[in-house]
Amino acid sequence: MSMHPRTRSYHHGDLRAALLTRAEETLREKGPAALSLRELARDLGVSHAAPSRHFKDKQALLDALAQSGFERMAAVLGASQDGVPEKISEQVEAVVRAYVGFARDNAALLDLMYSVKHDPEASDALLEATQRWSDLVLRLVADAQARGEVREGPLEHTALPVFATLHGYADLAVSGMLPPEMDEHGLDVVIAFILRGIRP
Amino acid sequence: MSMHPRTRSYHHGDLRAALLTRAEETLREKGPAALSLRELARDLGVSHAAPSRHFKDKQALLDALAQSGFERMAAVLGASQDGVPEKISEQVEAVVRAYVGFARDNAALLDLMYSVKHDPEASDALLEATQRWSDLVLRLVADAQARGEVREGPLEHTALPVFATLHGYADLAVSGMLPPEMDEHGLDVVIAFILRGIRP
DNA sequence: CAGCATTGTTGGCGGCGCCTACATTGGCTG
DNA sequence: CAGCCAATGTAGGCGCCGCCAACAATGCTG
Repeated sequence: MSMHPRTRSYHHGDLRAALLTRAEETLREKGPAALSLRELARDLGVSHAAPSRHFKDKQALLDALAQSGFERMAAVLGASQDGVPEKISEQVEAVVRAYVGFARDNAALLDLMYSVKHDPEASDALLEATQRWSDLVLRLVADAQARGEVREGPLEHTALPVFATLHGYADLAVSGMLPPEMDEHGLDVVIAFILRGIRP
Repeated sequence: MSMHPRTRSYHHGDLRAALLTRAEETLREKGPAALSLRELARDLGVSHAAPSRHFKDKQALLDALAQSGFERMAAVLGASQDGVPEKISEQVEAVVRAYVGFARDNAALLDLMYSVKHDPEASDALLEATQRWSDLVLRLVADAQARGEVREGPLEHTALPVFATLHGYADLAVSGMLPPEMDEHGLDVVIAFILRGIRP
């Protein structure tokens, strides 16, 4: 178990996981510019080249960070639907609150997640993780459409603006572009707006 | 006039402007990670420390870049309303197309613009430039509201979701998260969605 | 035209990412 | 269970970066 290999053995035990954990802390506390492989290594008490055994370069670590971010986000959004009645208004409200909450709690990570996507050759696993959560929104809208709670039309057309609004609001909120007094209230407004836009 | 001081005199003439211009080219062509003061200096044929005479540090150059971006964006959005009838549907369509177009043409710059804002102590000029264009959207909605084309309610409440949707869609489009085949058509869909959300 | 603020140059410091060569370890196999 | 080998960590070095200080050329202004 040796939680604290203070008596540091030559091998760390799980350096890869430790790097990711510490990297995310640093990202959250000091921003992406302060992320350096060498400093991470120092923090963890290993040599400056040790990280290269687990991530071929810095981008690989960032990709891994982004991937875990997408996975956690998908989990959060999925969980947001637990116990929510099959009514699009409540479902949308839950998912929007969950997404904005996640964005607030993981602002720098979310930035990272979205910037990685620009890269033409991101790993398949990452790309898959990227899309998993958008599938959730798509399914939500599709089901509601089947129940007649959402206007007709191709799924991409009904879900796309929902997605855009959701994402845009979260981004604005995280960027601090919104007068803070409307932070919570603004959410209600945005939810109502989305519902108006999709109802039959 | 000497357009090309090939016979380089000791002083450059307008190094500051040249740095900004070249920096934006590099940003567009090779991404933000490839921006280095030293390389800019090399490109312009000056010494590696010359840029420091015009920008106290790298962030100052990025701020200036972002500020000019906001100013140009405000100009583009303002121009998008020229000759557009006083009808909210046409006005929204014009401004959305202009914003998404600008975002497409200046993806990396837009990223920069939005990330600078997170900084608590950005220059006043930058902050002002930041808000100028959102004022444009606000005024648009406010005027239409006065004409009875937009539902009632506090301005922040009617304009906020418009803003969020607009921004979110542009961000998604730029990120390449949208199936390319719906790029242009998606715009129509989003515009219709916005109009549904704000009508009386 | 003398002096001085502006602008540019040179050199150097520490930090970074990445590379290569070497060291230690633990697990697997004969 | 001995020995070997793949995995993991270390040491050092290279060229880049941002930033700083000291010095040099320029041109504006009194």
